[in-house]
Amino acid sequence: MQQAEQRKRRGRPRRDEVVALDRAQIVAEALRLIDERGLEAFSLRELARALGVFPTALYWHMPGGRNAVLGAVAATAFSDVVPSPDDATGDWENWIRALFARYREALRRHPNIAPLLGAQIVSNTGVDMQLVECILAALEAAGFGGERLRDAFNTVVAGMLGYVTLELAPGPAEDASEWARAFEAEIRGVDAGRFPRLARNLDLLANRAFIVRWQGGAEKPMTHSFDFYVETIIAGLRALSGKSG
Amino acid sequence: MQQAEQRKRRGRPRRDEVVALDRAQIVAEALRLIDERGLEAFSLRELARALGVFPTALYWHMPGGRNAVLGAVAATAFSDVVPSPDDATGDWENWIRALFARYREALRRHPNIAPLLGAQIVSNTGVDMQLVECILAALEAAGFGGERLRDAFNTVVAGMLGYVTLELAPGPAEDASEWARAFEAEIRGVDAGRFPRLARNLDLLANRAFIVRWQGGAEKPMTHSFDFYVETIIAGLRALSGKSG
DNA sequence: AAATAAATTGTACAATGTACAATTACTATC
DNA sequence: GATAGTAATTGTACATTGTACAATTTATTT
Repeated sequence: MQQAEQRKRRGRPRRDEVVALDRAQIVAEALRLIDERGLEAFSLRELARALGVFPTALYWHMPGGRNAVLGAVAATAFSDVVPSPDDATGDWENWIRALFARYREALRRHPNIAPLLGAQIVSNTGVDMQLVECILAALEAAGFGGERLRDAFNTVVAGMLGYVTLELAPGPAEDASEWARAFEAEIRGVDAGRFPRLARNLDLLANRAFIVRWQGGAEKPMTHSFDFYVETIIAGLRALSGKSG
Repeated sequence: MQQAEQRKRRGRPRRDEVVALDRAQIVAEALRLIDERGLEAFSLRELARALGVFPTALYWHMPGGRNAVLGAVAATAFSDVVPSPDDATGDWENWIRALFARYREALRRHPNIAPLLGAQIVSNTGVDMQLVECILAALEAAGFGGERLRDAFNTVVAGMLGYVTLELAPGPAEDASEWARAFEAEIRGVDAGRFPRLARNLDLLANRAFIVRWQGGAEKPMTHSFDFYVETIIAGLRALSGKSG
C-alpha cells in the first residue's frame, strides 16, 4: 500500500502519471477486499484507500455508490456460470446438473458474497437473459410448457440459489472459535428424551447438517448433501413433467 | 412519538414511572420498525428513539448489540412455524407441505427480514431443536436413514428457505417505480432473435418469474410456482427414498 | 446499614456514505 | 489555435451510525 510519492494535484490526472481508474478495476479490487476481509468489513472508504484515490472519486465511475459496487461485484463473480447453451436442448438433466455445480463453484470461489445473493440476483447491471433463455431451453426439452414451464423455471432458479446461499452463509464474525466450542457443546449435550432422533443421529449430523453445524461451508463443504439435493430437484422435475396440472 | 414529560433522571428509573424496558419489548419494537421502514433504514438509534430511551440502554438488555437484536428479531418471527410433531410420523408428505407453507406465511408477514435468513438461521439464540427433530421424524417416516437421512434433511432445510428468500428479497429501494418502468421496458423489448424462448413466453414470465420480474414477492406473490416447487421437492424425495445410494 | 447488582442517562469517538464545490486535463469545434 | 465543454479527480462538509465507557440512581441482598 506504498503511495510512493503523493503527487496529487487537484484535478484530472495526466495520462502518464496514473493508470486511470476505471469501473472494472474498482469492481475487481472490491471483490478482492471482500474475499480477504469479508463483507461486513467492506467500505467505500477502504476501497478508495486500496486504490489510492479519494472516496468520492468512486462515484464518478459508479454513480450508484455502495450498492452499485456490490451489485457489480456479484454480477462479475457469477459471469460464466451458464453452461454451453447447445447442451441444454440435448440432455436437459445433465445441463441442469452442470448449471448447479458451476453456480456453486463460483460462490465457493467468493464465499463472502453469499449474503448478496437474494438481493442482487435482480441487479441493476442488466438481466442475465442468456441464463433465462438456457433454463427455458432445458425445461422445454424436459417437456414443460405454459404455466408449468414458468413454475419449473422458478423452481430451478430458486434451487440454484437456495442450497449454496445457506451452505456458504457467514457464521458469527469475531468470536468464531469460542462460539464454535460453546455451540458444539450445546449440540453434543442434546436431551435424548425430548429429541431422540437428533440424539440417535448425532454423529451423522453434527457439523454436517444445517442448523446443527458450527462451521460455514467455506471451511467445511457439504458436497455430498448438495449432490443429493440436486438429484432431488431433478427427480422431482422429471416426475412432474409428465402430469398435466 | 410524544415523550409527554421528559423526566429522565440519571440512574435506574423507579418502578412506577416507567414500564421497565425489557428484551421482549425491544425485539417487538425492532420488528415493528423493520416491518414499517425496512431493514436498510433500521438502526439502534432509531429503535432507542422509538422506545424513548438512550441508545446505550439497549446494550444492557441485548449485550450483542445490533446483531443480537436482528438475530432475536428473526428468531421471534419464525417461532411457531413448526407444525404439530405428531403429524410428522404419519403422513410425512403433508407434514412437509405444512412446514413449507407455514414458513412462507411467517416470512410474508415480515417480508423485510428476508435478507436475515441465511445468516441468522443459525442464530445465537439457541438452536431450534424441535424443528430438527420433527424434520428427522418426517424423513424417517419416509424411509430415510443414515447418510441419506442427513442428505434429505439438508435438502428439506435448504428447500424451506430457498424459494421464499428469493421471492421476498427486496428490490432496489428508493427509485422503485421509475426503476420498475425502465426494467419492464428492457424486458419487453427483448431481442427475439437471440432469446427466442424468452420472447415467445414473455407474457407468461414477465413479472411472474425470478430474474424477469420488477416487483417483489411482497407486492406480487408467486404462490402458484411455490406450490409447484414444493411438489417438486416432495416428489424428488419420494423418488430417492427408494434407492440405496 | 452496607454492599452489591440492576438499569438507566450521558459523553465520546472513530467510521461510514455521500452530496457538492473546486480544480485540472483532455477533446471537439469553429 | 483559441475556446467551450466534458472527464476525472481532489478536497470539504455533514449527518448518521455502532458501541465503549463512565456516572448516576434505584432495587435487592447480606
